[in-house]
Amino acid sequence: MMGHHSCCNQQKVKRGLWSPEEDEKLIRFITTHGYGCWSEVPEKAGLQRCGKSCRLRWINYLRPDIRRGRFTPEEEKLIISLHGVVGNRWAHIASHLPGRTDNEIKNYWNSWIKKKIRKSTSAPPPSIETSHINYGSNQLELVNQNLGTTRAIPTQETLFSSQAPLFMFDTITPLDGVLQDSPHLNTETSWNTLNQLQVQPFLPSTSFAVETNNYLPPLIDIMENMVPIEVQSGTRLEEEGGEIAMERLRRQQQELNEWVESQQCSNFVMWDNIIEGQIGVEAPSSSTTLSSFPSAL
DNA sequence: AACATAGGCAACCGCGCTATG
DNA sequence: GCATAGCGCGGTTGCCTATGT
Repeated sequence: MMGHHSCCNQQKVKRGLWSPEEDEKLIRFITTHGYGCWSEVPEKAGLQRCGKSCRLRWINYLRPDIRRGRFTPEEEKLIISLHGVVGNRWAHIASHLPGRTDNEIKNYWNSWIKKKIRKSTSAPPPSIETSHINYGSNQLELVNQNLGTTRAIPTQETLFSSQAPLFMFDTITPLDGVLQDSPHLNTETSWNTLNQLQVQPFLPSTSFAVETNNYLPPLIDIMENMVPIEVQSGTRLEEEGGEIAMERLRRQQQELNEWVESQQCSNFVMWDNIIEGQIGVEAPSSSTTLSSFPSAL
C-alpha cells in the first residue's frame, strides 16, 4: 500500500497548533533557503513536523504576502460572484484575491453561507424558474457536465448590476509573458464594477467575463476547443514561441468575439492581469459595450 | 457564576494528479 | 507500464472563544 503520507508516519511528529518558536524556525528556514522540497524542510529547519504541515503553515499563515483580517465588502462580492461561477473551487477563487488563501475563503464561505441559509429560510431565493433566464434543464446539465461542477446560476449577486447571468473563465495557461509586449494591453480593458470598487483583478491568466442575455452552451464549446497556450512565463514576443502563442491567442479572441456577437450580449468585458503586478491594467470607468469592444488585438 | 452551545478558524485527512525512476 | 513520493486541493475535524441560558 503505497505508504500513504509517509511524511506523517514518523513517530515524533508534532501536531496541532504551531507555537511561536516553531513559526520562527520555519520562517527563518524558508526565508534563507526557500522551499524546494517540503518533505525535507522539517528536518533541515529543526522542526518535529511533517513536511505537509510545514507547507500548510507557510502557505496559509506565515508567508509574507499573506493578507489577513476581515474581508472587505469588495472581496466579499468577488467571492460570491466567483463562487456562483466556479462553485467550491476555493483555490481558483483564491487566485483572484491577492493575499487570500483558499482555506481562508473556504472558512469564510462556510460561515457566511450558514448565516445566509439560516436567514433565508423564511424567504428562499428565487428559483431558476422565476428568473428571466431561459434555458432547458438539459442545457444546464450539459454545462455542469462540461465544467465539472454544479454551480448556481448567478442571477442575484453578480458583480454586474444587471440581472443577466455572468460567466467567467480563464485561459488555461498564464499569458503574462506573452502579453507583456502585446498591443492588446492598450485595449479598453474593462471591468466596470471592479474598477468602481477599486478591486484590482489579480489573476494568473487572462480572463474573460461575459454577461449574456442567453444561456451558454456555445461558449462552453469554445472553451472546450481552446488550445492551451504553452509559453514559459516571461517569454517575450520576439523570442521563440512568442509569435505562435500570440497567434493562438488572437484566434481564441476572435472565436470569442464572434460568439459574443452572435449572442447579442448585453455586455462583454475582458481583463488581463499579470502576476506580481508586473503590468497593471487599469479598468476604465465604464464598461465597454460590445459595439465598442475592439475586435482586434 | 457556571454551564451549554454556536461560531470562527487553524490544522488535519484522504484523494487525485504529476513527476521520477 | 508500474511503483513510489511529493504536492495541492477540497472536505472535515476539533480547539478556542464568544455568546446565550
